[in-house]
Amino acid sequence: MLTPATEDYLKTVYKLEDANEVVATNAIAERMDVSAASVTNMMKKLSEMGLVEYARYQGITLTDAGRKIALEIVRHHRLLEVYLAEAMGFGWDQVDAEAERLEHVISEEFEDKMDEMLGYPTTDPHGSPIPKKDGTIARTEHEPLVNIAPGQSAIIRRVPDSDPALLRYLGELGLKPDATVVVLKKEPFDGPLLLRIGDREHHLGHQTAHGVLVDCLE
Amino acid sequence: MLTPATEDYLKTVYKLEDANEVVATNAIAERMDVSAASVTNMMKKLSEMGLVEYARYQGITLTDAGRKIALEIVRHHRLLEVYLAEAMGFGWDQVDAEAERLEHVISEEFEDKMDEMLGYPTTDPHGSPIPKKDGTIARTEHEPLVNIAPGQSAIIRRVPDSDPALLRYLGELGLKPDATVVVLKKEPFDGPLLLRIGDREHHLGHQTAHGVLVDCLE
DNA sequence: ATATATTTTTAGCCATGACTAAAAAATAAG
DNA sequence: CTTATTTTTTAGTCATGGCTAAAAATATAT
Repeated sequence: MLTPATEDYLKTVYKLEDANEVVATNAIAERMDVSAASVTNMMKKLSEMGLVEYARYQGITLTDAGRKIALEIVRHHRLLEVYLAEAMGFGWDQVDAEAERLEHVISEEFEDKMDEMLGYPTTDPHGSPIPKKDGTIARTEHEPLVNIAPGQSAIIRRVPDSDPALLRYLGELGLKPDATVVVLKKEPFDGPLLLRIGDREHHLGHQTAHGVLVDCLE
Repeated sequence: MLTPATEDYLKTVYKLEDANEVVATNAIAERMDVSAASVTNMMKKLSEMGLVEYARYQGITLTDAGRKIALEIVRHHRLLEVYLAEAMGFGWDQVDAEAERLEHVISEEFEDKMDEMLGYPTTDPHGSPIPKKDGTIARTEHEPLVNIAPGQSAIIRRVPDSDPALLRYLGELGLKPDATVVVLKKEPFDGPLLLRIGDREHHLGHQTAHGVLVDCLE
């Protein structure tokens, strides 16, 4: 068994790779809130274990073995989020923090029981895809809400998952997966978007609208 | 927050105290499967933290603060066992191992949600009392099944909780909390007991019968 | 009461996973 | 193309929580 620390590093590398960002020492350090030196340390170890491809100063890549483990943890995390929300009544702003700790300690049996009880869900409460048991994950190609042209409608597919205050805000606005929004206006110079959500109108900041992923309705 | 290791030591000290055993360094070491030296180490630390009373070679006692923490962990553990069994369908032989890891990472909110969903249970699936939130625990005074005289009946109240194979065996025999048994015969020299459980008869080893706690029916 | 055995502690070591400060490499700027 | 800046790595430290082997204290037997 791997340590929680090891699993967390692999998960972070996976998330950076997935976001098409360069997986640099500093990037990992920032996301995990540890020093760059600690990251270098761990990358050496993970490299020896065959879980990442690592040559000094060259950036980091997951090996297939490493990706498999990362996806297992991501699967735990997202299944737990659905379980906590659906089966236990936690708010979607609370599930990330709770899942963060539980993901490292649940058994495979616990994972399977949740999956079954929930009817084999494919996304977590924030719209992130849940990896399959075989280590595959659905490739999603959604657009940032900020890219939608005024006048067009879109369906919310995915929102940032780890900031509870932001999630409460989005929840109040009705900006949840499967909701439909109409972009009424876009202020220039990275200004806010005016949206119609249901029968209400709201101004959403550019930055926030960048983190909300949607499918545009033609 | 305390580390899982710290919590485990406190829990073990609590269990030894509760079983009226002398809380000796070796006893802790055996139960936790660590070296005696490791125990001495940890006891020094816990003593400095004010969680145990400890003077070298004198045995260990929990302070009120230490007992409170131990009971919190025991509460987590036993609530989790009920939850895993009732809400998720785990077998009573599986819940101990799973709860063992989860008990250190669940939030107070998780604890409360379980408690509420389960209708505020007072015992775990093996009959062990669940400590209250205020750090109190019901004092139970059950008798070992092995002490019951032939001809008398008794109600099973509590069984040993951590050996899965034993639990499966007891489960097959119907030796679960609230079941009624009749002691038909007791072989001498710590021999087996002949029991009637429902409409079946079974011979139960002396050692096992010592670990099963009951209330005698007058 | 003294010798023997057991228990407990001390001393010293190791791996994990953090950290800071300084050195080295890569990148950007003049 | 050389200097300045940023990024990354190295070197050395620390706390946690294990370990073994040897010493010390306690308990048991003769």
